[in-house]
Amino acid sequence: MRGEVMEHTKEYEKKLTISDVAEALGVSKTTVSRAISGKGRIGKETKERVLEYIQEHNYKPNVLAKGLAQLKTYNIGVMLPEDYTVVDLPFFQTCLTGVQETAVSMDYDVLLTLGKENDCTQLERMIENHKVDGVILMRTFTKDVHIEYLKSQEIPFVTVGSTNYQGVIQVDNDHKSACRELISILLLKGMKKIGLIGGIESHVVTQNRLQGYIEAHKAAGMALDKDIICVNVEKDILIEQGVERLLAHGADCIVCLDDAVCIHVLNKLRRENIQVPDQMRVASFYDSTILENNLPSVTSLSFDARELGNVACKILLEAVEGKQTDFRTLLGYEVVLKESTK
Amino acid sequence: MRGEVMEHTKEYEKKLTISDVAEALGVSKTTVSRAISGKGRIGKETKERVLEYIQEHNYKPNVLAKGLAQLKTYNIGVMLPEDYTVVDLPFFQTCLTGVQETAVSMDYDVLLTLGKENDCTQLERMIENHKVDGVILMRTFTKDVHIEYLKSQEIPFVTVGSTNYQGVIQVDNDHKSACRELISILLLKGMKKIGLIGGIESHVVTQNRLQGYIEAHKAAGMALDKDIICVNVEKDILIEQGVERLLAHGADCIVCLDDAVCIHVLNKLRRENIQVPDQMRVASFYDSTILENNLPSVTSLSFDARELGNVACKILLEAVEGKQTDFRTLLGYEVVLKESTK
DNA sequence: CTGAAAGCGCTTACAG
DNA sequence: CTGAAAGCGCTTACAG
Repeated sequence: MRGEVMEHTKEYEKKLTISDVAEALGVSKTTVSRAISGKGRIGKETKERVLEYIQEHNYKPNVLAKGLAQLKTYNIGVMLPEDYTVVDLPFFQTCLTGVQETAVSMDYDVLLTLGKENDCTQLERMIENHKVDGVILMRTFTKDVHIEYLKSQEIPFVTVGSTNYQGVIQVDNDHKSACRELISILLLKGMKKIGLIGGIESHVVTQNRLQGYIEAHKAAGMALDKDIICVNVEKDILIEQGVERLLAHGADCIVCLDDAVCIHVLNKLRRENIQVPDQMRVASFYDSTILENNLPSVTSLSFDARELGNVACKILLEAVEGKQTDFRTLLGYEVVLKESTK
Repeated sequence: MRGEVMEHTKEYEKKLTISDVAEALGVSKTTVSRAISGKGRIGKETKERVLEYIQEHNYKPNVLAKGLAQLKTYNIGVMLPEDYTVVDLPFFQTCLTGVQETAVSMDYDVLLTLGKENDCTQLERMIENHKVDGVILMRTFTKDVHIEYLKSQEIPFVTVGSTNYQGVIQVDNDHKSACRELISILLLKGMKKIGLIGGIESHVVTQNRLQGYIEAHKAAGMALDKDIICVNVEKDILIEQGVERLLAHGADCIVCLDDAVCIHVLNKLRRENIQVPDQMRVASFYDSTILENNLPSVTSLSFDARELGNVACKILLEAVEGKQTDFRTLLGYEVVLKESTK
């Protein structure tokens, strides 16, 4: 490390306060406050005079002080998984962008917090320090310490992704229907043994998808074959073994529960010299950029992560501001058929 | 969207305030405040009594109120590029984790803001709303509106990545040396025509790497061949054309300025049936997980993004708290030689 | 329609 | 060593 040394002199230009504005205009702080917030009765002309002045002198209320007076922070917390993988990362990032975007549009800011499946300390700290008015959980578990904590604290929060906990505001894509539809289409196309690979069992989303898979088979009058369902294959080697098992059991199509798994599956098939789609059909569950350039192009489900973030944030802010909200909001999806299932 | 409707009843359990604590103990708020902050003289016994009580009753000071009294927020802003690509994303994410980690350890929180190369509005809003005490810029440009704005506002800030602006606190890996070393090693291994591909010219980091490339050639007494340097190849098609150009000009090694580019390069070579490393050597600039599983494994530089975030945050907080800091901090790197350059 | 005053939960000179 | 009081910059009953 090399470096010159600097001394910080603290002489930021003084910011205007509401008192300055009131004094300059010869009115009370109350009046200025009302002009800005739009609450309470105020003369139209007075209001305009105030607004014009603050516009011109670029006065911005101190949100901290405002918050203290109202016992609010104008911040929401977003809890991002710390143990992301390269593949869900773009999803989280895009979703976060959506959250941030609508938060800002309602003059809130986003406080970031990281957490793992069983570690709630960061979230607790943020809540106990009174730093946020509400929280968005970007991922859920069947047993979820974060949800339990937030419920116990009676803090407004919404989950991105479904949960079975009662009374939790949740926003999700309709993964069950999406999976059901994808599988139904594949069955309709004549595939008889559709294998499933990937996913972590403790994630609620995995269970929803499995449910969709089951429903699709039921609707088509097809029996389930447990031998061609491989979950919890997190390691590369497990994925390989999973593929081998699917091959051994005569699967004619492999549906991957996420795109990272899909990449490994494609690699494995390539190494085994199995042609897609001629000798094996493949589909995946999220149209990430990683799969985008694959040859052949891969059939997948498509979700709008940004929209999901937008909606989650909007609903949270409604809850924070005491409005009624739906407990459960399900967003759509698209099945994008490509060459890999031709 | 379907949903039951919920009504939010606002009856959170009342939080303890400093007054409650003072009253319960029969001391003044001043005393309580001093016991907590450790500032000012206070009897040892009194202090212990207070600390014990707040521990037991789980009192947490309201950071907002504290902040207002001190005109601080105990938040730092982190400005993340909105136009990330799949490839730098893991870097930003890991770095962000580092920032967050040390922020929390010093009882600050991280406010997230998104920005694009020429759009400073979000940052301005955050500053004008008095929401943060300092800012970390996660990416820099040769002409950088964010840096210019922050300088003009005299807000403490540090950049992750180098900049040529004067008087800016910056933390970076030593990309120039890293590139110089990598290229020198490759030259030593006997490569004669090392092509460079990728990078965006307006990023400071690209210029530093180019500089390292040049220095390595100078040190080895090798002439530069501008025909085998391809920057600003953002589109897939441009990358392909770049590779073709490198091939046409007889390059015996391709160094990719980022891993996304590298993937395209590898794909292109595969399609052209050019074997790595036998017919062409390849190296890349960041050991991302994306390249991790490639066959053959790819030589690359390795940076500790988390450490970078840790250091950036630590320095920012020193600046925020009025301490002296170095203007420029350069962190190390590793050259990881693998099969692709055998 | 407008304002004086109290209050949000802290900190910090100042006085003792 | 301890405390009363003023202050941070807002909001909001309450009174007029």
